Amino acid sequence: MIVNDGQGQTQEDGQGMTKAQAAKIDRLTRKNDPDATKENILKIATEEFVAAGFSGARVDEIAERTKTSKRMIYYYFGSKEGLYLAVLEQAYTRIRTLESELDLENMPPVQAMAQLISSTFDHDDQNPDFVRLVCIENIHRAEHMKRSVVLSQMNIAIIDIITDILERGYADGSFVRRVDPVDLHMMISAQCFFRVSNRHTFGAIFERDLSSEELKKRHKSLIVDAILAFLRHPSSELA
Amino acid sequence: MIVNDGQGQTQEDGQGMTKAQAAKIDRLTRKNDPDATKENILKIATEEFVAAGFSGARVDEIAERTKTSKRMIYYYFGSKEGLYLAVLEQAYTRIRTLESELDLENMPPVQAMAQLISSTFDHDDQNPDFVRLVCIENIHRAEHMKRSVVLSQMNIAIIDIITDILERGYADGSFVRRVDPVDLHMMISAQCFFRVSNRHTFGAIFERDLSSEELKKRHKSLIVDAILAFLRHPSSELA
Amino acid sequence: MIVNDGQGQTQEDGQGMTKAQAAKIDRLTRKNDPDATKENILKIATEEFVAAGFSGARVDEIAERTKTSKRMIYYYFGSKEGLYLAVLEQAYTRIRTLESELDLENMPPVQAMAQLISSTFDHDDQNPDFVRLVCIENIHRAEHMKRSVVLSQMNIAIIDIITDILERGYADGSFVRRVDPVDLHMMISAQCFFRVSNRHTFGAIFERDLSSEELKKRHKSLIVDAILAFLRHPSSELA
Amino acid sequence: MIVNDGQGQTQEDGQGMTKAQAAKIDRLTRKNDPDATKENILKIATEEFVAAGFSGARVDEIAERTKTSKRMIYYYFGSKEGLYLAVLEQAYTRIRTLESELDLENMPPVQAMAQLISSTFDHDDQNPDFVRLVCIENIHRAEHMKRSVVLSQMNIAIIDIITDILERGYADGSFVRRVDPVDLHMMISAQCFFRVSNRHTFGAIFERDLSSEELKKRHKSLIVDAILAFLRHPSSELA
DNA sequence: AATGAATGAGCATTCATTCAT
DNA sequence: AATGAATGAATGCTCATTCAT
Repeated sequence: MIVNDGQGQTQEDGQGMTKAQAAKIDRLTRKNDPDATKENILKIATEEFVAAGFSGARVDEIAERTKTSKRMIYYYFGSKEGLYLAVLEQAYTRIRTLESELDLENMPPVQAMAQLISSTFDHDDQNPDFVRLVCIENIHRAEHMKRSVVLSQMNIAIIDIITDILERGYADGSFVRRVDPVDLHMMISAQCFFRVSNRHTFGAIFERDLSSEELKKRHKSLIVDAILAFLRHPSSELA
Repeated sequence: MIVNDGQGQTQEDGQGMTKAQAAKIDRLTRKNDPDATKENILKIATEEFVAAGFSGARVDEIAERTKTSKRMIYYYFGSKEGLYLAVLEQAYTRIRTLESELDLENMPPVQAMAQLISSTFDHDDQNPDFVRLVCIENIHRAEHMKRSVVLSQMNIAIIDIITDILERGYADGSFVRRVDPVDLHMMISAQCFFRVSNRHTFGAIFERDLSSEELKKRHKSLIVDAILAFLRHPSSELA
Repeated sequence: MIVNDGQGQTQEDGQGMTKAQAAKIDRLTRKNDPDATKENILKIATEEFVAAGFSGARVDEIAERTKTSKRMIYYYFGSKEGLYLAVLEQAYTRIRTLESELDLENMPPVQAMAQLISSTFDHDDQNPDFVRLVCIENIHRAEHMKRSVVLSQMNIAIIDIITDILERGYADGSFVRRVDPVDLHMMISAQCFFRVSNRHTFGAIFERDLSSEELKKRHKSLIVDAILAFLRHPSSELA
Repeated sequence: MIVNDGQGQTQEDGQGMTKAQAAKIDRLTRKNDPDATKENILKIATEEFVAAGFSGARVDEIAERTKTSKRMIYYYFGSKEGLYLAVLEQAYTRIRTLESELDLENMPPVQAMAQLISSTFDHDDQNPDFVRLVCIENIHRAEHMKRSVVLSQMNIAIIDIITDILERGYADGSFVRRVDPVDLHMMISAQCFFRVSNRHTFGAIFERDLSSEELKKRHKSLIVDAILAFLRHPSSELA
């Protein structure tokens, strides 16, 4: 490793030092840590993409807020799109981890379902950045996602979890309504996601703060109730 | 038709003519019609903003597809943001009109509610452009919307409609569950909106085409059933 | 900023009238008065050219502040340059008028010269707009001025006046120093003009407000003294 | 001279090569040299701002005449205004250097004052670009200058020099008239500056070429005489 | 592993001016 | 005498990206 090339040249401090020289010294006092550098870039990039969307985010802006330089972004991620993809992959990977930690197999079906809905609700509520990232990706027709090897092969554990709960519910009579697990996941996701994703327009039109603690509590029980009511009653009784 | 552009060059009509040339000819043969010009700009602008988001859309691109010039966009709308706002206002105004035409007051409450949900479902399904526009606006934290005089004063008829149906339902015993009309509107919107707004990411992950006719039909009845089941049953019976 | 509603709807103001209608009524209640229109344009144009220079001034801005429309500027003055020229001619014409009203022939030479300098001083001091216009014209190498029939044929009475005073001074022994009248006019102008034209840079560097009443009084007597001292003493006595 | 651009194509110098091509070749054969790049931009920018004023100068035009690209102007100077400011600062810094090299302390007061005036005269006469830049800055009310850290903190040596000469002159009786040094500097500047700054309008009106060698010589002695006459004689003797 | 300098294509916006009535 | 609509050519500026070291 060649790091000491700048130490043979002695730079004047205080008076006779350019900004470039100061930056160089700053660099020398830091350890080279590729992983930390990449992680630092990813963190800032996530903030910027979340804040302004893919087109709206600026590579210059991300670089400036980073501890390293713009060149490093291209060194590690190849392009703006590559960086965005890395941000997206990191975000999805984190959720996958969360889902697999739910451990609902040992609860009674109704309770397990209620817990699953609550967890989904809390996740979306506490991760508006992830919600925004998903919206941004939809604006771009999931083109980046489809191109990603990591994301396109993502194994969705949630469907297995739902399937298990449903089957146990049908078996013990807790649930009556027959429903496709993916459809049910969509229904749950819709309710939990929408109040975060559409927070701003809905809030502006109806003059409600969807992020308030009061509404949060009420909506959570509303959503749990609605899904459970749906599962407990057959469609035949409806008009 | 042979058109002489005044510079000694004659361009062929039909086959040997670019879009830009056709637009130019169209301009030359058209009379001044401000409303038509504005409407034409708005139409193209809507398509471009829907396709690429606010930051991603290009004024140059919009202008080129327009019958008029880039200069006129600024003449009528002042800026890219002004144009976007006009697009947004037009989109919302159209829905408001649709909502007020539903005429549900004379239906029995259950049927009225089912019809309202169906209409909302169909609207979002048939207007993915509007859905995308709302998503784009949420990415921008509804900042444009809040700045718009037209939109910030928009009178939301839907809440009155829901309130009426609910009250009639409670009166005749069709509905049991007490719910805030705005909350209910949110629940209905969430279900109808999500399957359009998140079509791409959801489709990519679960390998489902959410815009297929088969799923459309199934989801529609699913959503109607879920909301009605929710309204017909008190929360007390749930775990 | 949104100027047009962008929806083909005419926007009513307070009393049910569009902007275009209001403008039309305004026009109808005004008499068609070409001279007043021209004078109004010239007044606003002078302000704008003085404020921002020739290149910096905007035809749109001038038109907007005018009682009439942009089209009228072109109707009456042909071009931005034509308008600027009209402004310049009006400004110079006004001074010429002032100079011819001085009536110094009947004063003793020393008094007459002192009065002439005072008047020049006061004129520049009270007409910073004219001073700026002359500076702007010099920035443009007097190209507009040279093209003007009115200005290029301007008969400069001031030289005759100075010649008369000088001759009477030499005759009665008040003045000794022989000097070319145009050179003397330049010396007087330089002193009076500079403290107005270079007010801003000089003020910024030396932290002095050259437009203050105190300095004004002091500089005036300083300049009168300097010119008179020069005229009363032969060059031979100098080193 | 034959120039090989390193790509197998040999371009003729003088006849068969445009300026743009020459610049491009120059770029390809040049190593990265930030200082040279900045200096080159500054040189061209000075010419353009001097020629057309701040508003009249075009960044595109400056860039095209530069050895580098428009992008680099923004890389180094941030904006058109930043570039103009750098031009202004460089111009003023150069004069400050000249002023401090006059070395008048060892001359007798009258001779020193005459030399100072001559030097000021020659400076303005030989640097019409600087004079124009000052005029342009006054047109803009010295707003750029006031914003400049460099210029607002500029230490004006000229006042100390004048103060020294005056005091020595009062001491040995060469000068009688008491005058504020800044006022005297203004008087000297006014005379030297005006004949350059107002060369064009004055020349147009009085049909004189103020830049001719003959007038230059005459005006120089005129101005020296006038200032010295002023300093040698008390104000009391004047009318 | 890391970087300051450099870039071309493109970006939103504005300019003085003219057209059709 | 007057005007709202329209325009082409620029104008200042920014973008993601690459070069040379």
